[in-house]
Parts: sequence; structure tokens; C-alpha cells
Amino acid sequence: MRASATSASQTLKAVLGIRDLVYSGAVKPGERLSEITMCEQLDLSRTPVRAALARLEQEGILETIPSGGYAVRSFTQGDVEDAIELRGVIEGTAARLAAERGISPARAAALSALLDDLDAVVGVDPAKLDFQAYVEMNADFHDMLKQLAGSEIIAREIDRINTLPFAGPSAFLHVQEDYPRFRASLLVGQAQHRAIADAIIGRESARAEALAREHARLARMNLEHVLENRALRARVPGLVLLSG
Amino acid sequence: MRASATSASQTLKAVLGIRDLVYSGAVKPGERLSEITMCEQLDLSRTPVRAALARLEQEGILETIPSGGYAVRSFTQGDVEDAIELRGVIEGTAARLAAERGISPARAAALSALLDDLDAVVGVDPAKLDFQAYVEMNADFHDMLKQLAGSEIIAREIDRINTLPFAGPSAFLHVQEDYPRFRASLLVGQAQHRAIADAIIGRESARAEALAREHARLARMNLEHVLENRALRARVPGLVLLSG
DNA sequence: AGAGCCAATCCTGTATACAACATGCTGTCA
DNA sequence: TGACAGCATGTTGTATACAGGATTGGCTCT
Repeated sequence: MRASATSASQTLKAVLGIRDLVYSGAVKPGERLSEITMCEQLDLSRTPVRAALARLEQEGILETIPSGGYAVRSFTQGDVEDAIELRGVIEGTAARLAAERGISPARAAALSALLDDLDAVVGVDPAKLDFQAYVEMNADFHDMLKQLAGSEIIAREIDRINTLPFAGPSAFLHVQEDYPRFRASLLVGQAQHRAIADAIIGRESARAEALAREHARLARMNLEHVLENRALRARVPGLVLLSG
Repeated sequence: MRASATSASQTLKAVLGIRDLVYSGAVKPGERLSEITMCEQLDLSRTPVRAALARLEQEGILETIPSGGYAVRSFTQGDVEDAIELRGVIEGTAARLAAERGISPARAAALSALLDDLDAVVGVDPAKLDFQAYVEMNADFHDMLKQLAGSEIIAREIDRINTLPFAGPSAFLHVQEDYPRFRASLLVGQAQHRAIADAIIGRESARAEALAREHARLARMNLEHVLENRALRARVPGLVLLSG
């Protein structure tokens, strides 16, 4: 084995390394990813690099080249919008099924507790809002939502769509930090969180689904604002994959 | 290179071979898939087998074992129901977006033509129904539906959910061939096809979505009937993965 | 000067050797 | 007789060698 400080799996190292190369913009959309080049840059042998490339292709950020090998996939604004829409649809299905099937009192309590915590973070004076905490708790909420339907199939699908770097529920949060106009939308988002939870607990399935869909539209609104402002664009890592 | 008659990619051969081993029931759910065993059975080296295993794990029919390697994944009836539900939801989204965005006259014409052809097959005397033709044209319809939204993201997601062998729109068709009770549902299904197309062309997006979802419920009905009858079960290849 | 052909080079797909790890068995000791 | 330790074995993860094919550059011929 080659000299390496860490003991982590070489394949994992390759996945993370290549993902970083892509998201950092070191390789541009459409550009070919040579295995050997990757090996040199990451100081790995071809086998784990190869495994990582195959996996990242399944993940959706790479595509195969007809003549063999892989290239960085490029996305249009429409692709990003569709991915966000689809996340809303699938999260909406999770919410609907959770409402129809009912959730355990323990989970309902955990959900309420999380929402209280989120309220405490969002309701405070905007000047000293703990953004990091908000981002984490927002991720927690969407994680809970994913699991509330009690369906491995659906949870997996949500995970999958969220691997697209611009589709996940946290993708556009960073841009909200310094822009008061965006920060106001945190309040709207939190109100939607509460309404979704209320609908699920009250077994109002259609309401839960519609709300979860609408909640995803917040990300789309943010996307449009970000695209109007080149400075902001660099803050959303996945947007380097945008070609249009 | 080892002696082999065909010139197809070894990796592809491995994917098809292992998939067959799983669907034919040669390896049971939960059972471990040893790389070397696969190599011997398929007469391939470890590299393509390894690539195939990784791919089939992404596809969802295998799962990784904590200590390394892969095992055949096992599904519950609930998993199958959720997968069908999810297909309905995503196809429904495709139908809705197609209606909202509008489809080209050429595509509308192709859709109508396909529906006419389907009518000709389904409307005939049930005794001499060309089942093979029906299966193919049903697949064509769902293929068209997938593309009508004009979204690569959504098309890909539909493809993905359909790789689960029991989730696709053709999964339960074979059982309908010899069972009059099921054959009647072909008429219902075709009526739904027409209604979906009508809604899309008429830009009635909510109707299109609801209909596409309901259309997937036909598969779920068939599933329930199949599970009540052990003899039928063997006709649906993917159901060997059912544990419950 | 331009176009076409040939060759060199690079690249991927495949095979196999090697190393670390987990597992299960057997033999011995208490 | 039971339990533990050590070993043998089988397995995966990794590295690398080899072969076929695509691509690119240069050279030659028109």
C-alpha cells in the first residue's frame, strides 16, 4: 500500500477528492476527467479512483463519454429548477404518507421540540441570529420529514435527489446569511415548517403535501435571486456546474 | 484476456449475469454475493464483476455488508407498494409539467397515434388479443410520458425508479395474460392512458397529475392479487426479492 | 497550401498479484 | 469438559501490468 497518513478507505478519499475538484471549479463542466490525472492529483492508484468515478456518475455529477471515461456534467437553470421541484414533490409525498399513516407520539414530540428550537433561533433579533445553528436545524427538520413516512424506498429517493448539490434543502441557505431580504424568508420557511408538522400530526395529508411542495419553492426563489447576482453565485457550491 | 465468444463489454456481461442470478432466484435475498463465486459462475475476472456489483448496489437490488462485500437486498410488500406509489408520483409530475409547459404538435400527434394503436389492440376480441404488442406499446406510452415534460432530471428519476424490477409499468403485465379478471383492467388502463393524454394536451395539469397517479394504482391492485396466489407470483421476476 | 494518411501517444478496460482484515476452526490448557 | 488462543483460510480492498482502441499530431503527397 502506498504511504498515506489517514487510514480512511482509499475509495472514500477518491470520492471526496474528486467531488471537491468538481465543486471547487478546478475542473469545468464538460471537461474530461482522466483517471491518471486524478490519480496524480489525489495520490491514489487507479482502482479506487475508478470506483469513485463510477459512483459519482450514479450520483449525477459526472457523465460517461461515448468513447469511454467520464466528464463533468453540466446543468441548465431548468435542470436546477426541475431538481428542486422534484425534491418538493418527493418530500411532499413523504409528508402526505406520514399524515396518512400517522406518526408515533414520540416522533410527534421530537418534531414539536425541533420546531420550538427553530423558533427560538429564528425569532430572535435578526442581528444576532445564529446562522450555523439554523442551517443545522433546518437540515434536521428535513431529515425528520424524510423518515416520517416510515419508508426506506422514499427516504432513499430523497437522499438521492439531495446528492445533486443544488437540490438539497440547505443548498441556498448560505446566501441568506448576509442579505436581509433573504433572511426575511427564513420566517416564511419556519412558518411552513410548522404548518407541515401540524398537517402531518393532524393527518391532513393533502395539506401536508401541498405545503411541502410550496416549501421547496423557497429554494427556487432563492435560486432566481442568486442568478441575478454574480457575486452571490459563488456562494452556492453546486452552481459551478451551471452552464447556461 | 480470457476466452469468450461474445465481444460485448465484460462489465456489461457481469451486470446482466448477476442481475439474472438474482432475478432467477439462484441467490436468495439476504444471501452474500462473493466476488470470486461470481467470477467462476460467469467466467469473468474480478474487475468487471466488482464494477457490476457496485452498479447493482446503486440500482437498488444489492446492499453493502458492513464487513465488506454485497448481499441481495430483500424487500417487503410495503416497499413494493411504496415504489409503485413513487413511480405514480413522479410520472404524475412528468404529466403535470408536460401539461403546464405544453407539448409540441408533433409530439401530441405521436401520442394520439400511439393511443389509437393501443385502442386497436385492446378493443379487439379478448380471445385473440396480441399480448406482446400490448406490452410493448404500453411501455412506449410510459416512455413518451417520461419524455413529455422535457426534463432530463425527471426522465432520469423515472428511469431510476423503474430499475426496481417490481416498480416499472410493465412489471405486472405478464400475469394479466391468462386471467380474464386482470385483462378487464387493460381496458381501464387504456382509458386512463387516453385521459392522461387528453389532460396534457388540454393543459389540465392537476388532472394529468392525478390521473397518472391513479394509473399507477392499477399496478398495486395487480400486486395484491398476485400475492394472494402463489402460482402467479413466479411470473413477476422481481418478486423473488420479496421477503415478507 | 491544404488535405489526407500514418504513426506515436495517451487512455480506458481488463486481468491478476499482493496485502490487510474478518472469520471460523482446532488444539491445548485450566 | 469448557473456554481461550492461535492459526489457517477465505474475502475484500488496493496496486499494477497488459492489451486494444481512440485521438492527435506531424508528415507527405497533390
